[in-house]
Amino acid sequence: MPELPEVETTVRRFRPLLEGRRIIAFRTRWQRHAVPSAPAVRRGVVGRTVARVSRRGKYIVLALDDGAHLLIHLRMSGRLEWAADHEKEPAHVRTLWEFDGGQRLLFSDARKFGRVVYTRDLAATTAGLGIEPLAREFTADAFDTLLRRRTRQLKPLLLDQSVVAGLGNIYVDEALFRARLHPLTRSDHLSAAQTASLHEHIRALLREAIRHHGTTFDWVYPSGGMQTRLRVYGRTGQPCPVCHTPIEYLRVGQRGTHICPRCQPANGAPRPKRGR
DNA sequence: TGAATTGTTATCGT
DNA sequence: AACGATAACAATTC
Repeated sequence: MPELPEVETTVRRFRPLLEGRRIIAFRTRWQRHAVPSAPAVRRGVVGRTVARVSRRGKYIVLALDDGAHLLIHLRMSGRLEWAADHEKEPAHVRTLWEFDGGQRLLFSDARKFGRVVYTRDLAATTAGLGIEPLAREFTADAFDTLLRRRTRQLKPLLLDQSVVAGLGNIYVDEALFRARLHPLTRSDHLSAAQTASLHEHIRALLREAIRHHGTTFDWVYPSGGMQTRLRVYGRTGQPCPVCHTPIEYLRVGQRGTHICPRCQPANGAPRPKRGR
């Protein structure tokens, strides 16, 4: 479940390995990985040099030396590995690139949900993505406007990549907890102070997670350190670090959701009647 | 064995 | 028509 911090960590790891290297072969063993098609991706990338590695939302973006781009989305179970050609392959390698010098970029993806997208028009391909939460343009005012002109529940709204690009289930739960907001609260029902708080917590949380190289939960994404700093995600039944109330698990828009019922009271919900 | 997992997209309703 | 809510889907793990 790589989200923005895990993707950013991956980008930082692979930037020095890939930049300036020439791709001499592209192969995929799972045709659906390649968009628009495996032959199209191969024609586009073979012979090209990787000019620059960056990130947009949860996409890893390889800028090629001819102005085209290759986007890699890890989805649920994708991870990248770097291997010299004599090393044995990790499991579930679906797609790989060979570079001059005999080294390879391996795209391992147990669930096969990942994507490798070749495009000559990066702007058009990423047009559907929302604002970058760590960019300068993501100001408290911009976020306030964005929340206020929608009428959706906070959690599904924050998970929507066309609104804010890069947040996933883990960091949405954590950001809402830190801002003391219930995930079902309608986005247009927040006060200016609440939107400002959520804005600040999202940015601080993502920066903290990047600093700790992301969150590691299973075999998918190793070597992160953020999992010990999460306060609600994956902690169902354990005491809230703030008030010691047991963390509750609920479903919001088909997503597993973790909250502290005391720190994150339902906003606008009818208060339980006091006896007598 | 089937429930759980998640981001994206298709579909339906308002 | 545009938006919001919901379902379906990809495939594997435990």
